[in-house]
Amino acid sequence: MPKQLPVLDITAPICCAPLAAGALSYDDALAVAKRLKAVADPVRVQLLSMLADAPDDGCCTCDLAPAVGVTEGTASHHLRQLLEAGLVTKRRAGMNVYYRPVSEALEALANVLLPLARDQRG
Amino acid sequence: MPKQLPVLDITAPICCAPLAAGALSYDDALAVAKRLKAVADPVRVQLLSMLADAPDDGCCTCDLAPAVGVTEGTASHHLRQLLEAGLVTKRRAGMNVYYRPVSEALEALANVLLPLARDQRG
DNA sequence: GCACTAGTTTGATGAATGTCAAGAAGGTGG
DNA sequence: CCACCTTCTTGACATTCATCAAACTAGTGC
Repeated sequence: MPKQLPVLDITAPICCAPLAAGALSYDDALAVAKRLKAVADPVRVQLLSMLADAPDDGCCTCDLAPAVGVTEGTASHHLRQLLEAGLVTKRRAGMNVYYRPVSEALEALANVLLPLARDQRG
Repeated sequence: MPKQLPVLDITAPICCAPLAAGALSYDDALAVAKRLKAVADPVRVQLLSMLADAPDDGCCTCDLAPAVGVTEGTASHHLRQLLEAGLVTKRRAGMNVYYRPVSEALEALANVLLPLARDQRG
């Protein structure tokens, strides 16, 4: 990553970027890539899959960590990546911290990928 | 990446993996993550966005490289990542090599992401 | 065969990142 | 305040990876 990836607030909603509408600017591409990178890890995919199937109040770190086979420190690290990408939210309840997925963000990410399939062209 | 990511044939169609249907195995998560990682780079997002908007016969490296602001060697490297992930195809025509996106694979990737949004739960 | 163009591969380099262990911080309950 | 539990942060380490320059391969046309 020589190009020294700039710090970027990717917590903002994925709105915009008419992806397949011609060439994409580097900045727009960077915003998309940053979010995709947040999901592009096997542990984080597992975490998201568990959260998707979790009770409404979410899952705490102490349940997630052993379920995906990493230490709690590592799980915390991955959950932070997801948090900073706006893909999950955290909520403290007593000693536990519960994480929940952000449906809109995940949907938006999927919808960013869809127009890249160019079947619906003339 | 201490866990020494195993080599994986991710050219096979993304079929399967009932993503949000409970916890995901590490292997399934790995397959998904590998593909997402192939897209999770700003240059590759730009390349895909250009290919999505390209004529039916695709784009050659010599057009793509300057358009995304990298050398041809670097562009070739990124295109290979996309190729090995099954997200594009290549075709030689004379001196040029034309790349085209694989709609089904990109759609499938989006559809893998979608069920992670857990809004449609009881 | 030779010059030229297009693409790929290789080697080197610097940056990002996943992992764990260990310690620190935040909360609970005696 | 103290023991305990949960979570987060830090430091160290190894791996992955994006990038370029330069060499190499492939195809065209003279």
